[in-house]
Amino acid sequence: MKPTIYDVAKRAGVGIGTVSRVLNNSSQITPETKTRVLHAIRELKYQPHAMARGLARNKTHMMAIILPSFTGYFYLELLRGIQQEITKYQYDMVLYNVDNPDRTDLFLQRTLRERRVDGVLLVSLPISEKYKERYLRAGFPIVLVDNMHDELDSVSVENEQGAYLATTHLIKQGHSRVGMIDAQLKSIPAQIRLNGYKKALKDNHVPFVESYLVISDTNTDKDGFNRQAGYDAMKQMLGLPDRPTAVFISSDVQAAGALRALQESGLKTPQDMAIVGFDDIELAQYLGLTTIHQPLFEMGRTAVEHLIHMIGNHETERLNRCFSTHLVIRDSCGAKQLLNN
Amino acid sequence: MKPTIYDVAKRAGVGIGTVSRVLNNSSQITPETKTRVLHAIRELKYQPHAMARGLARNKTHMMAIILPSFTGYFYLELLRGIQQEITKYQYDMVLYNVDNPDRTDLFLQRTLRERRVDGVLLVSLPISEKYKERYLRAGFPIVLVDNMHDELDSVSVENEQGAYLATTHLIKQGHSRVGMIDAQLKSIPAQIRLNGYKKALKDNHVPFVESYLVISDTNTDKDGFNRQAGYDAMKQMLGLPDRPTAVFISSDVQAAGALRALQESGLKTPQDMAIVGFDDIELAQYLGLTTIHQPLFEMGRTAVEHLIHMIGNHETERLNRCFSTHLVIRDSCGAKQLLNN
DNA sequence: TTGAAAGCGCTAACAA
DNA sequence: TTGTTAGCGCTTTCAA
Repeated sequence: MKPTIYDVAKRAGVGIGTVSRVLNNSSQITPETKTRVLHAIRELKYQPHAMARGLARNKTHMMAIILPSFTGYFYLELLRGIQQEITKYQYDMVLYNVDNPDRTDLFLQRTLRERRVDGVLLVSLPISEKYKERYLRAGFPIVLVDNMHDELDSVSVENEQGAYLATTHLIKQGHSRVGMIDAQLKSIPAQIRLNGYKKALKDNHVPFVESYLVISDTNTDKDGFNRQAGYDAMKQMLGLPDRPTAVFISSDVQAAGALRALQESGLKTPQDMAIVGFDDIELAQYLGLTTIHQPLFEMGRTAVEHLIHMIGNHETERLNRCFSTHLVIRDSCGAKQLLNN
Repeated sequence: MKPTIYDVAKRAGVGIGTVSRVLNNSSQITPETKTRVLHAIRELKYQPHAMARGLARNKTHMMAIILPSFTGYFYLELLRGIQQEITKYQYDMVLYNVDNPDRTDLFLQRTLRERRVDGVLLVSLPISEKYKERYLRAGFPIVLVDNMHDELDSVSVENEQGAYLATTHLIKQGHSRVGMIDAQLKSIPAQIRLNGYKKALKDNHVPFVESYLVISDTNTDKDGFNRQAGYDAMKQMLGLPDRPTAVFISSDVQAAGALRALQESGLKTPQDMAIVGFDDIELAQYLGLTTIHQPLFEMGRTAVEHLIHMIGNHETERLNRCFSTHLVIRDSCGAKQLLNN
């Protein structure tokens, strides 16, 4: 059997309380006894039982990351940041994958009741009024990522500004028929990006054409932020009379599919169709995609840092951090033209 | 405060033992009392405390996934499979990211001693003799993924056969100067893939040229399986006198970097340099990369399934599953030529 | 079939 | 400064 705190105590000739104190390097302990205990620990290769500890302190040293299909490239970048920060604080991460956003509550319920984790990072997923209340009432730490909420802590990005930048860039390249491929509007970021697109059109006196807005995954239960959806949307866009000569696409993964569709149709980017994506995930570099950069790594780090803070001090000021975006120019729109400006 | 098993018992007018039995739907309980208890549970919105349960049963219902920089695209595919199967069995996954393979033991030690998880999936990482012994002695469930071991359970892929297929394909396209870009040889798969490459050259009477083998990340502490490393390696390859006209690259991510290097040098693929990668991750589709497919999703699923099995029955037959690979032809080598054969 | 009670391995309050 | 003890919330004997 594995050694317990009793074995260590016996070996060191002290009480278990003392061992516990050494373990949590609390209060004043004679350096001498401390060394004795440390010795015993080493000899027995003792390591505290995580569950027992968790039960006794009512802290697990784990946090839940709840996200939709974390296997998308987008979340990967975010996870890098989360991962780095979490390691720093010696926390462990439990991943929960939510297939259907409508079932988010189920996971929120579990994490709240099971008490397997000390806090929750809810990524790109909606939280219902009901669970917002429950979390608030329980004082259970939760931070929203890639999402906003009036009464909860959050880390997000200026989606409207980003979409505005993207659309403006396309117009500045001389395009007057500028379309948009957006994801499902039940996604808040998708909604806001649409606003930014419309605003940019307006400010530049380019008319908004209804048919130039194509929503991905219209007839499926997916959210639209995937490659196939982008592919399909571009196919549809290409079939339009007087089709756009430039398109702002609400995510890089969708843009990847769209580029493929263009390629299959024998169209060149940006000559025949200019593209600006959103996210600036690693893939965008591979594809030479002009896109809107959002600091995913930094967002992940910030979210974890704040969550840890909330777990520590129960009274924390609310954080509603909103990172700004910037345009990254690559091949799919405006590389050379911009240089000539 | 959250309701405990005592609250439920009181509410239902039974002892806590009975509630516990209902929770674990064990033994014979009067349907009537069972309903009463179930009712009380629902009314109080009771849910067992995961830590308390874990402590009492000495089972956590969690498994550790230990992997190197899980934020690479390769692991993403694997995680998809792991994720799917894990959900099926109602397990949770705790992710551990190992930056430096040499520190793998630290994580193995923690998981073994802390008992936070019921089993371990060790992905693409080496296990030392010492820890192999400890795990075996403790009877602690562990399954290696993308790795093999004589005395431990594993799920892997036929790396030699895959490399052989890739190299043979290049030769069959008429190339006689066929190079290889490999990852660091401390990686077992990298070693084996090199063997497959050499074997294919030999069987096809193509001489092995020392300088045509470029090892990625030679002067860094990384493992070579990354984009930058592939980029650098291709740059080096291009500087060779009588440079190869075709290259087998040990992973798709490296190939992505290599393609970029070719592009920057104004070289066309496959005309100026044919490429075959390895892994067939999603990225390969985006890039039109000819590559060797390994069933990552299926491997993840299989590994989890077996681990769960081991956790359940302590005496399980050892599993050393080795999946076979196949060639996927895309643009970077052999698309048209093959059709003309 | 069910209830009572003894742990699981730890932390923390209380004494000494 | 240190030891003792009472929980933390559950499972699981052991009796009844």
